[in-house]
Amino acid sequence: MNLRDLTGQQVLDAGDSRGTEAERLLSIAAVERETGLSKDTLRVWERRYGFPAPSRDSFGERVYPVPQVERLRMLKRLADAGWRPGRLMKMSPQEVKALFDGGPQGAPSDGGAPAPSQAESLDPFMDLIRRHDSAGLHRELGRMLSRLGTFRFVTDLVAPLNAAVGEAWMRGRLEIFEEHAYTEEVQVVMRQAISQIPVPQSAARPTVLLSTFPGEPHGLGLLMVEALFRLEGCACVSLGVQTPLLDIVRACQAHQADIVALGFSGILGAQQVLEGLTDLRARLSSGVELWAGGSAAVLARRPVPGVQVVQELHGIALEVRRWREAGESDRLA
Amino acid sequence: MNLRDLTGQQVLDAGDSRGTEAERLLSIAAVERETGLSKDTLRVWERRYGFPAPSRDSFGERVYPVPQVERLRMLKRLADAGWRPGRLMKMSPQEVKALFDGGPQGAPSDGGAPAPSQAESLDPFMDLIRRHDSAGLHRELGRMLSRLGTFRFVTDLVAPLNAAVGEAWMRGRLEIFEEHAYTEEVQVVMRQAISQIPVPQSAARPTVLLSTFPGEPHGLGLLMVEALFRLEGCACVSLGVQTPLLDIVRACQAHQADIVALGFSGILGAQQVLEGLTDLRARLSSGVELWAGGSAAVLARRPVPGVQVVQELHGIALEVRRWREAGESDRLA
DNA sequence: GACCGACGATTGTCCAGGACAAAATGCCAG
DNA sequence: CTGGCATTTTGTCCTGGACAATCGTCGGTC
Repeated sequence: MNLRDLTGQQVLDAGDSRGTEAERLLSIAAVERETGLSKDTLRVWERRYGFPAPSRDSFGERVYPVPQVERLRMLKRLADAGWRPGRLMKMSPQEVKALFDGGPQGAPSDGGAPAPSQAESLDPFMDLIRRHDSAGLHRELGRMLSRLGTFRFVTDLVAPLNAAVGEAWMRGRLEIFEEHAYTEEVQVVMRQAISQIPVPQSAARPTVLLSTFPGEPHGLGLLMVEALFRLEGCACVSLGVQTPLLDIVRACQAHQADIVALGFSGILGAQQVLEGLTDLRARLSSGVELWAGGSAAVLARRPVPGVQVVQELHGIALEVRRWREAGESDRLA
Repeated sequence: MNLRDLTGQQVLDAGDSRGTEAERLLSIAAVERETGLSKDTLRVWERRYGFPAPSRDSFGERVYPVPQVERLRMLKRLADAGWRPGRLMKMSPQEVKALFDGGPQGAPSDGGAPAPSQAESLDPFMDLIRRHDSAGLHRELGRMLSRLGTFRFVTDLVAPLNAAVGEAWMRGRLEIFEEHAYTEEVQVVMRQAISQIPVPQSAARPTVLLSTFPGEPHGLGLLMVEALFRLEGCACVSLGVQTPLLDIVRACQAHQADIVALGFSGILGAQQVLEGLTDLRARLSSGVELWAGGSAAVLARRPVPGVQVVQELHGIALEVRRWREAGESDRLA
């Protein structure tokens, strides 16, 4: 183990009993874990823009104060949202903060705001999240599941709530841990909902394989889609998130899937999504359909040949019906 | 991200339809993800020992053939177990392989082997995994849950099965997608088991916060631990996997947790684990206990001051009892 | 023979500064 | 506005050097 950050911290803590939080220092590796910015990126930002500006410990190695790490987190999120680091670095901390807190329209080059939707009905849930009332959130979600039924629970509550939480997180109005705790509770209730759906006949068709590409850690969408497929009487095999492309192909063969359904949250780059889909389409048997959905904007903009884009959750039922009718005519032919 | 790994693969795959598996090349970033060895370590091993010996693509960047990556995985695993890289590098590939496959006693300086366990009882489950019978696996797991009860289901079935699957995967006897599908099914049954545990009294103590460090994607252990804590009547708040350190601290304050429990699968480097635990310990209020568990070998070798290592799942009940007794005497004082 | 402190070898991480492909942006013709 | 081309921006990779932390060994003392 290395004692560098310890020495810094402990000496300061011992000598100074007030700013314990603010004066703690982090090594470059710790900042990498904390912010998601690679060591290379941290060093190159420092070289190019003069920020971050870590001091050095007695061994000449970078040590970052917590406030700089906080700012780096903001910058990372804004950069992920489409802002360019060079532009952000020229702005004053106040401007960045303002952008972060209340940035009116997402990215600078982005279209308008997505849709205000009926956000007021989500407020009680957002309040529970902000008050860290996990038990209460669980209870209310369960109640809504019973009241609305699985289908409307997914389409009318979870989907917009997800969008609202994602939005709030981007704007810095939710901490990371609050988003994590929310995701966990929704996942629990979603899985409960899925397990309540009657198991279809054996050899139900179509058989659907669910996953996401590597680098895409968002799995809630997958659960929502799984629920809707099951409601349509499909057999589902979920691989969870982040399955390598070649393993998706192998899994598809092993499980004799009819449809491969992938979720995209917008974390992955446009190019990656398109190339991955094209590549996967080429490797899958032509008898297997490839469906893509999620909030990633690329899907709507650039259709990939042979890939079915399902934008709306309601589209799933329609597309399954289409598949069944097409399959029937194939079988007759 | 970069497309180098993709381009490399695609060009080769397109031009060469036979050795598709053996001739695939990975970028250094892909190898880092695949093996858990940092880019720095990969380069310094190459410089010092002459292995790995990647070739270069047309941009002069390292590209690693799959067999070398397989060997690197073995070496990483052995290094984590206490073998020194310099020694391993001098051995022939056969010797390393023998050590890896049948390594009788863990590390050279280690004590005896852990425990062969009753692996034969796991065979039916391994068969279901290998036959891609998700439904059957689900059914059998559910049956065992009913038969054994939650506690023994977790300790006597899921824990050893997990170890067996991890082992088989490391040894290349399971595909990644098979491991993914297994994880998904177990997760479903585990969550079902957890939801069946009666909710404790409101304001139950201790309150336990569960998560893993960034870079540690393995969440099954967390679920197992959550089940056992709940069985002891603890209140649990799970943040899922990969929570940044500073957010763990904030979540701990927000939820007024008494215990922070972290899971480690051995994917993270020893140094990262120790540094992270030390750092987290320093940032958490001294009234909060920090528990660490999982299959990572470091935990046993190197105790961290102020961190409770819980190696055995059975230890959880004991430690909870200890916490309650200690708390009582504190409250009396 | 068992324990222990000192010393040399090993090992992972960090550093600087250069290079370049991929992505984003700006520009201009249709 | 739409689609192609030049120009910036940006993240990752490169080389080769350095060094603290750790491991293994050896000689000495109880």
